[in-house]
Amino acid sequence: MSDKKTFYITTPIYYPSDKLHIGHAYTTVAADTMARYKKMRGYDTYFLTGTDEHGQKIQRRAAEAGLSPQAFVDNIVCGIKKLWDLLEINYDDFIRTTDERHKKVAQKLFQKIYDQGDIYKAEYSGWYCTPCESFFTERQLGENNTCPDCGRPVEMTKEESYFFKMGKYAQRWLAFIEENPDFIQPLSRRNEMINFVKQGLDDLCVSRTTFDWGIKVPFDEKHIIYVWFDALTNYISALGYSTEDESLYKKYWPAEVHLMAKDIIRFHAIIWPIMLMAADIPLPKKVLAHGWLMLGEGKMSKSKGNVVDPVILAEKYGVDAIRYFLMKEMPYGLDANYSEEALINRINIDLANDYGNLISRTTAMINKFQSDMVLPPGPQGTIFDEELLALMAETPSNVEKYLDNLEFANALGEIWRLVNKANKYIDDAAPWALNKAGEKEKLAGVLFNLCEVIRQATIMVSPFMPSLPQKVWLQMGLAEDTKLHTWDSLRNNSFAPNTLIKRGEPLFPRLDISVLEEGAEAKAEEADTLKSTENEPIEPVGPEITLDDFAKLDLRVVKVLDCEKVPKTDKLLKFKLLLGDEERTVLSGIAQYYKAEDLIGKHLVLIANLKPVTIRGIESRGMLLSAVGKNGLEVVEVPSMAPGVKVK
RNA sequence: CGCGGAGUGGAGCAGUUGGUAGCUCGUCGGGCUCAUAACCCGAAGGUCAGAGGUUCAAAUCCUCUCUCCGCAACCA
Repeated sequence: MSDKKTFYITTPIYYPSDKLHIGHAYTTVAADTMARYKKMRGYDTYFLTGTDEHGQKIQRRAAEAGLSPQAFVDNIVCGIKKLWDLLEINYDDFIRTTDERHKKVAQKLFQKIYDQGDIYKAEYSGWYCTPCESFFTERQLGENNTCPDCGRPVEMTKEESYFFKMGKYAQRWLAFIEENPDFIQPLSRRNEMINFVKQGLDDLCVSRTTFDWGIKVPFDEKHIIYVWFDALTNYISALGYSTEDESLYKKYWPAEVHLMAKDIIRFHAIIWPIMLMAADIPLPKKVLAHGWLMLGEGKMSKSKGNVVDPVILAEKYGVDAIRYFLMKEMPYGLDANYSEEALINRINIDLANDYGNLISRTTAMINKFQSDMVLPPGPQGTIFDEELLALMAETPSNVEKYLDNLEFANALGEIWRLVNKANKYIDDAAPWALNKAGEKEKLAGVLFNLCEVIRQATIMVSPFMPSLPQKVWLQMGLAEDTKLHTWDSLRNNSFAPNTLIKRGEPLFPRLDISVLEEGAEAKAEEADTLKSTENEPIEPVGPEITLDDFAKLDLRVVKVLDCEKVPKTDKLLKFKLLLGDEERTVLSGIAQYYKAEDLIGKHLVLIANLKPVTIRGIESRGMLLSAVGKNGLEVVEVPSMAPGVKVK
């Protein structure tokens, strides 16, 4: 076995029910950049990505599309791989949870934890939301038995399930986090996770029987392994853990870092480590949650119609530019603001004006003053050399420091400090003046130094923009000289004198921002029409009931006498209602849709004979009817009917 | 008092062993001509959310208040 330093990095495995958007691309580009960098540093790296293909949602989507689940996911996975190819994602392995190799390992891990007593069987009944793949207790549900997360109807499910004894490991987890303060990054997420666990961990339901598109529990084939248990296992199944050939596992595990967006940090920071503890497997060294790309007001999401398609962007602006933008714009651990204008600005300012133009003006001068030949520097330089060379000497270490810590934007900032310094150096040293004055040796020295800066900056930027270096080497006449392309050469080599350069087209042409403005209006209109015409999916009509069933409901017109928000809650409004001559207190979770004072005086419909419940210490006697859609909620109003009148 | 994060010139952000408030973009003025109307220099612009306190000295430490965000809770 080699004694090379290893580096194992992962992205989450993506859920192929929808097209991937630029946010997914961010995670994957970040992992790819890191893997490329570590490879250049001499690490034996392994970069894993993949897809999470099981679950009821996929099964239903497939059915709607008239395909088998496998055919359905095959199709989408094909598109995802194309996207990664387009973005020059150089993964070492692409794991699919439908791969046989994965299924076996997931089952073995499940079995192992079961055998040693941390998975047990118990009766479970609860409300289940299919799209969210989550169970909820009755008191968690929205009105009309809807999912608290997505607002869609939930289904009552009663089943025997297997449970994972997470609670048992809470203390051990806390101790581990205490001893490994850098395990969860950034700090704010770490605090959040600690807080969550300190409130107590429930055992986790890790099997399902309501559908069959998943991995069977090995010792009880009626049950399917919970998708998150299944999915998290990918990080070791891809390495062949517990199989005949464990060489990859032995070599690369534990992973250096699991990368992900902040919304799934809990699974990676809590559930996954505890699964590993239970199975007596070493824990990964770090989990890093990055922020979201925010679009205007909110997170990108399909229902908002503001998804940004990475394929379109890559075709329009080029892969290198997109990758650069993503890595530069996202601050460590925080959200970034995406706009096409910001993208164009980054391209024009950083890539075209600073970096591209530096190469352009340098090659132009070599072309003009030295007939395309990079001459060796003379014995005497200019008084401006020292500062430039000093910065050049310290930049690689700074870049390494940031990259080792996954601070991509800061690493790029360091490289650009050098690029900008070189632009200033040109103005200071004024090679055209040296040329006029016949100071040939000084001129050669200045141009040589510039070439070296370009060479170094290009090497350091190459993990971010993989197809850029070749173009630069060609222009700088270094295409063949591969030993000058390596990270080590930043310290051990320098530009080869007497090289013939080949000035070419600008690497990053400036973009005209007015083009965007024209297009933007049309796009905005398009988005508007899309939104208004987009029909909400119609929920299927429920099972038949008899008139007697309906008669059990006593619906009444009520008048709102008073309404106020329940303090310290987001959703809860407290109503004082007039029903005939009776007054009632009723709670409703609609504060996000209505202002309390706007509802006073309205005539609404109440389910009057619903069993009272106490929420937040207030007894609520009845439930107000409202129409619940994906994009809103409206109470049912009967403005001219008197309070107390029956509704049938 | 549920937990945590954040509030810094027009925008986006740095800035904790307390010691003259910084960067990028934008704006205005100037310079250069090698270059992709690019590049370089200079200027304007901030009572560092607000109030109080500790200190010779606070964006930085303490207390309180306000606002925003995330997590949790809440959703008959």
